[in-house]
Amino acid sequence: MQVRQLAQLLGITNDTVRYYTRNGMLKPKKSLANGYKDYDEKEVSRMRFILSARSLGFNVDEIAMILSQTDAGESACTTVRQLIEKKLSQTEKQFWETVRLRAKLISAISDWSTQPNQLPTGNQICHLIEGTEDRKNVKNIDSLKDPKIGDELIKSIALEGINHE
Amino acid sequence: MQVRQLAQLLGITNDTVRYYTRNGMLKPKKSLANGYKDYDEKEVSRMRFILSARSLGFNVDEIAMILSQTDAGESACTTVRQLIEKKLSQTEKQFWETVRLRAKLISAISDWSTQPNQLPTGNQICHLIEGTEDRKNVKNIDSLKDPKIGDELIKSIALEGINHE
DNA sequence: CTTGACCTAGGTGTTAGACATAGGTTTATA
DNA sequence: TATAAACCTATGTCTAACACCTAGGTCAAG
Repeated sequence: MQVRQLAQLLGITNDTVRYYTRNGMLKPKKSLANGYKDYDEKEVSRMRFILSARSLGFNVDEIAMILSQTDAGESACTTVRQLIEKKLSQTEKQFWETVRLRAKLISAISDWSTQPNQLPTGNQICHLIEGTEDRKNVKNIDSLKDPKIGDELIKSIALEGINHE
Repeated sequence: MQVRQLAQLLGITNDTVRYYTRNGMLKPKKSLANGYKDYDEKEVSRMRFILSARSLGFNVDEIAMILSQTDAGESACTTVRQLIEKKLSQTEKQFWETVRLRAKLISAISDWSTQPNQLPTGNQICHLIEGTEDRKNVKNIDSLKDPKIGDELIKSIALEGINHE
């Protein structure tokens, strides 16, 4: 199975396959005759694993770690569990970053619409955007970061996704 | 005012100041004697504006656009409004990406805990992660992406941040 | 006069590939 | 059989927003 066939099978680009071949996470044997790479079923499932893990937010180094452990016959159990926990807390942070950003943007827009007919100068734009930093409603957004409130809210969202059968 | 002083004043690194100087978004006059950069109040507020806009999620090119417009004496009004709207829709997407990722991670962990004592092989890990792709609760998460539901939920979150005084 | 703290311009590294380039191979067609 | 199309190879460069490093110039203190 050549590069393009593997790529088509999994719906990715040739370059992605070559990328993981280049960095050693895929190890096809060279087909003797012409130097073309030859991927077998094992490589296919490796590539599939890589894609799944990437979609879970793991980066290439982390995935390489898991692969090299299982290649060495060791259990990657602990590693994977740690990675998942780390990733979860990162995701939590990003969730709140996104919520905060959205609130700032909305607040910027609403400011804007309260003075619609004045062409703003550079200074006014500057003030508009800077202003979102320390207005009171932004403080309230910060209060959303309160661990307890945050935890409840995020749980309810996640549960909606997981338990609602 | 030299690089380090500006950087300290705004709580950023010298390299950040140099970065924006290099790409022309800050334009200090060289102090004649030694070639050291000399930043005045105007540069300080430019740098402050850049930081604020970055924290709103605008990228450097977008900020450069705004700055060059206001430098030319034009109103950046339309530009800024468009940018904010674009950024809002991006933020929405990222929000749901994060929610989806979190649900996948949680589901991966719960799978894990139902078979705690078995040392998993590489294949089992592979299956664990791949499995999150097409289980039914993931379908339910996708249903969360329904525009209407999503809109309500995101509004309620944003409003909690903005209106709760 | 030397040490240390500062500055300069310029170069490289980071992620996860995407894109390009130069050249070799295979297949289809004229 | 000649050649063009479609494929492959290895290698290099590009992305964003800086962080880090180098080599060399400057300045104040001891």
